[in-house]
Amino acid sequence: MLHMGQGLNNVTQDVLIRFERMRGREALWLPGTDHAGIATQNVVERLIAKEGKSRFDLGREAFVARVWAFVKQTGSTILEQLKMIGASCDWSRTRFTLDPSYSRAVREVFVRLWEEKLIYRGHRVIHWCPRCLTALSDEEAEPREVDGKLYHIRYPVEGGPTPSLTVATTRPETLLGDTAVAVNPKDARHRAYVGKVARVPIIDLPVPIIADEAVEPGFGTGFVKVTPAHDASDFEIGLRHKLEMPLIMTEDGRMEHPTRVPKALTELDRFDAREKIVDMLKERGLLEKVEPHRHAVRHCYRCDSVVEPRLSDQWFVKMKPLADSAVEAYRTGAIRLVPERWGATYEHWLENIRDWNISRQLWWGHRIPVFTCPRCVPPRRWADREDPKACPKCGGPVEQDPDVLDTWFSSWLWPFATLGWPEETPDLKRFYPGHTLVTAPEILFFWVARMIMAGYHFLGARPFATVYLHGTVRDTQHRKMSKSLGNGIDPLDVVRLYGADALRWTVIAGVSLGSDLILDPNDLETTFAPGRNFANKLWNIGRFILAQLPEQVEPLARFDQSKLPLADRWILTRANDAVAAVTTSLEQFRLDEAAKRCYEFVWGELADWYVEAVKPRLAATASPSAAAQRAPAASGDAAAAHAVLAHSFDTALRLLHPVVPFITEELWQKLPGRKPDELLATAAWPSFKPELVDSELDLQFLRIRQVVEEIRSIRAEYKVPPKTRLRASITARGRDNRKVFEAESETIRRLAQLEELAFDGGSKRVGAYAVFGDGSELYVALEGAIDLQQECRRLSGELTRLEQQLAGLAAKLTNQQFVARAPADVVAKEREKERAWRDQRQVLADKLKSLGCS
RNA sequence: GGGCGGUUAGCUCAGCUGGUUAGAGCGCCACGUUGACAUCGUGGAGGUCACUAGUUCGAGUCUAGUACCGCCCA
Repeated sequence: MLHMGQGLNNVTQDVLIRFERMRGREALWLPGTDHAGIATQNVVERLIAKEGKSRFDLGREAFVARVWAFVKQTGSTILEQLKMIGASCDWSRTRFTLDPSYSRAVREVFVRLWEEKLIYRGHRVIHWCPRCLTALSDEEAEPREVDGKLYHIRYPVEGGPTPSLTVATTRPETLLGDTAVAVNPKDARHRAYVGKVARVPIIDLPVPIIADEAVEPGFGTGFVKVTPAHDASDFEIGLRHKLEMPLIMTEDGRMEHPTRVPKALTELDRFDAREKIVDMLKERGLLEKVEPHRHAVRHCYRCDSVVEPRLSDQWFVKMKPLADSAVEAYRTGAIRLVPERWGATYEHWLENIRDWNISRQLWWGHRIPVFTCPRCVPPRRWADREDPKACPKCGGPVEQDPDVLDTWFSSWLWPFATLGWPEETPDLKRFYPGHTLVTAPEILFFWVARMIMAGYHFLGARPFATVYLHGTVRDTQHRKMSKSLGNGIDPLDVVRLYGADALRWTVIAGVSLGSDLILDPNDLETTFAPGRNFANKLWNIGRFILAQLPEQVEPLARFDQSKLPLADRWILTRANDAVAAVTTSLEQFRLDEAAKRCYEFVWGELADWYVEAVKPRLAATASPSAAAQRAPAASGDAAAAHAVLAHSFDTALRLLHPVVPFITEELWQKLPGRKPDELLATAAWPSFKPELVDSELDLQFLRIRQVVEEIRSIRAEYKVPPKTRLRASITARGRDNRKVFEAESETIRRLAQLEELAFDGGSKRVGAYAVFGDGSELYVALEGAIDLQQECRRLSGELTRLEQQLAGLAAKLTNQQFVARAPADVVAKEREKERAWRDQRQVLADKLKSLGCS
């Protein structure tokens, strides 16, 4: 089942791939899945447990067949779900890590590493999951802080300075496996004990008291028990002191040892045994005290069981030689991490890399291609690319290692094993190296760093140039969404409720570069409202525009753009500006910015202002007489409006397509002039035209908007009923040009519900006033409705605000330091601002006087 | 213990190279059934940018420290 984290990940990838595809890049997004060794085996084991069977009842072959059946049935689910959220993968190239060709790559890699002597058999304490019955790598055994206890246990001492010593441990049950007690050699307090003999409680076994640097004198009493087979650091001590290393538990975590585990404890689970041993210690008076103790305990990343450190033989990969090129790649910039800060984590991990335990005691996965011939003397062991029938040396029978490889040992080859490596396939030549990897930071070590290592080691080239690490999906309490916490969101629920585009929009707009995404699983309605609302708005404005456009729209290029009405020229510069902004944002992985700029363009500029401004011109074509009068290609008429509207909306749909592919595709195909097989998904990304930038034009239209907004605000202030039409007048001052207001006077009249808009008139009359721009003045006739007191209050409030701002500005500008040191353009900007505000203040003050406000 | 990140409106977050009248979405308040949209429109309220000190003509933005929250590593 797809979860929200994968949803975010795949939508992010999809936005980028669609963007690049539209830009004309050769884009391959190859989908697939890994075989999830532990997790899948667990699921199938649970299934057969319902039938009262274990995998051992079925036997290896039958069990693996059963897992295959399960995987074939469910394996495509995630891919189907990806399609539902709009992922535009190349579905013809879908890969699975257990595909025959992929398996060949895995085997080739294993044998090569074997030949290079980078794979070896290690005998050491590893992480063992007693529930999954397998070893785990360091990364798969996740440390978690838990509230445990620190038990202080007395061990009798023979011939020491005191009759007993006290060790501190969090795991008293392991004392049955103790083979020494250790102190730090520099610890003066305990020096006299070294060389003496302590007796392990309960089993009364004599063990040496030794000195070892690994002991932290500050921990507990400074004495530690040493259990070499059940603790990684004790194992090291054991090696140095040649201690015995008895295992005292079975693989599933129950106590067992012929001499060390007493009958009463045998077969007891390790945690039950802990309680029992604590009781026994109490009875014997050997438990000095128990303290609460918070410490990190490793848990299995698949089943959450407490991991048991356990001495065993496993296959390891020597990582240092592989890690060097991966660090180098980062330092030289061949690999770039976004956000950059992850670089430190990446480097630190690689610099301190530990060998990788790749064997898993499972049946589901790539079986380790190591063969032994027991007949040869000494027994022969080798790795093979083919399954040998007999020992190539003596012709005797061969045995294959029973274990399988860590799933990540196949995943780390993904960038090239999916393309047919080790064959020199055309795909491999064409698509390796890749360009961008999009993933979650949790997986930086598991997967990303290892893919980089594998890329350099086996192909001599980086697998990708940029790694974009997006954030984690969390609930409102900032907890990671997980099945066990039950705080997850099923992306398909969201798709069913609000549509895939609403889901995509919400997650893309809601998450800035590398930041976490907070969603509320208890309130999908509110959580996905932004996407739902926007998708709805886009659909509605689209329907309206499509309904307005005739079957034939003249190309925009036919019109002399400099002669178009202000509103037309304005929306064209806004579209152009959006192209630049969205393109830049996407290039920088700032997907939220890209989405928000589109939103502003479609909703805040196109729908709210341009469409409103252009409505009468569109309506003109509805009446045949108007259509008949229409002079083709004449600026200002319906044809121009259609061309501008079609172009602007077309641009909006292209820019939005990566984020909301469904709605945009649907609408775009209905735009006039589309050929039947044209797809927005493969349409060209719009290009920015620097020559179209016109900030003066933007300012001119801004003034129109401000006038409308001022009038609406005044209407609300004086509670003018919506249907009442008012009269107003504008007096343009300074750089504000009267012609600009006149040109769009019809727009102002309609959007502000005026019956009349005059210029340079009425400024001495009673009514409501507003000042804006360079001191330009707006008068709204409200004769009877106006309350002079209220108007005075309103205007003097405005004046006070202006004066405060002006005072701040004046202080700045009279500061010689500022004028001397700030960049000239900053000073000029501030001066210009001061001038405009002064003009506004003057007009306001005069107004107050003329209205007779005291 | 080491490293990294966060703290800006009731909530979720922008604010990128110091100069904006500190923004958005959601929520909230008021008004609104005008043929695209009530999943909407119009207007509005709401912030001593966690705290302290410093650098600077100027700090939400840079530096140091403090507090709280989170993540990673040991």
